[in-house]
Amino acid sequence: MVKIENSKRTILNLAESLLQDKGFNGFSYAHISSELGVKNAAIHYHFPTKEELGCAVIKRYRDRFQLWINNARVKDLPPEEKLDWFFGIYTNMRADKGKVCLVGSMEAEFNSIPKDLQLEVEGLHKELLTWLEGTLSEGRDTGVFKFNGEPANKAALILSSVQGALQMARALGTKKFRDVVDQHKLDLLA
Amino acid sequence: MVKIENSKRTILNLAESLLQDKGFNGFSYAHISSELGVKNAAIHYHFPTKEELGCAVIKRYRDRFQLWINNARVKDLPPEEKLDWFFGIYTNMRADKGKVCLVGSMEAEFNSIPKDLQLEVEGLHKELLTWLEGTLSEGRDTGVFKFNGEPANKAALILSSVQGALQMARALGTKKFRDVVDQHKLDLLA
DNA sequence: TTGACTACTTACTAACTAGTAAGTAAAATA
DNA sequence: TATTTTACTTACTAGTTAGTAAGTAGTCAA
Repeated sequence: MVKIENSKRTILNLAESLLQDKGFNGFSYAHISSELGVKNAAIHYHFPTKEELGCAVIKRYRDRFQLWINNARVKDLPPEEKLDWFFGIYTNMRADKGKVCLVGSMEAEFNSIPKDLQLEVEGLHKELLTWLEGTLSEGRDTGVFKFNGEPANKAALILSSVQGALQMARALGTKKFRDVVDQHKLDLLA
Repeated sequence: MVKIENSKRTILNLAESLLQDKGFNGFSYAHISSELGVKNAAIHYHFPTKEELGCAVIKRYRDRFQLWINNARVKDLPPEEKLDWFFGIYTNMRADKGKVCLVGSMEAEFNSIPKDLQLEVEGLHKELLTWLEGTLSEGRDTGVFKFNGEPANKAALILSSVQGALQMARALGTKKFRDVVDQHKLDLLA
């Protein structure tokens, strides 16, 4: 009998990676089990349904994001560096085999994923937006960022853009992603 | 025997709609055939493989876009109205049962779609970018648009953003999409 | 040492997938 | 009218999918 080390965590890591690579409809329990050298029933033992597995991936990411933004290493950063940290998350995804963000991946297939998963994605997306809005607001107050209109709308613009840019980079290359990030900085700091 | 009216066109219409709704991995020949009241082999008669069907959808869209932008009704518009026309395409998608753009849908699943389809998507994406870049460039030259940096980069930012915003709107509602479009105008026209 | 518990395997199901080969009805063409 | 072509149906295949029930090996606690 093959034993998976840190089974739940290992499965979640693989599922997260597959979600970002192929999307919810593009991966199967067989992908995970064969990669780990076990039978698909072993995965079902830990996550009975694909819906539960998907939800667990997003839930874990939400928790992780909350830990990050509440950690002093991010919290105490000036707004400019906070934004750089944020862009860095997406830059790392792009560098990691051309992955896209979970939110974008799942929203592209939104109408063919389970209801509970949709709700998790909605929750995550709101949390990302809220943090970014706060950071933009803070940055404009301190005079680092310059933009017109509501911080919430600028946050939606920037977030939707990096989400789209990761996808764009798959067809047009990494440079396009960097160009978008640089343009955002140019727009904000000019 | 049931006859499909304008069979090729009707199938392409349905396939395009399904691609924008559920993604390439989210729809099947059964979805199309049952909707049309025929057998799945009838669809295979017109489009032997799913790859060919997908490619045909994108090809048709590319042709359509070229026709649009070369038509006087768009070509002769001032840059500001050209941009409004462009945003209008995406606004209509959102209004049409929350569809997302073909490019975003396929790029989110890019690593699990056939090679030829990837190339079609790449072609379409480049054409969209090129047109938008030209429009932004023209608008800045005539003093209507204001932005720093290269028009190509600003075009990539805007396109990736509307692509992402259509996906975002699925989880967070249509208002979010409108907010993003309005913010773009605010950024460009301010 | 026994018994319970955890983490798996074996073996299966029912549904769905893209795709094919052979047959047929109706329409177009000669 | 006869023949060919077009657009389908019938009937099927082999592979994949999520999911399940029953069995088993190793671990741990009483």
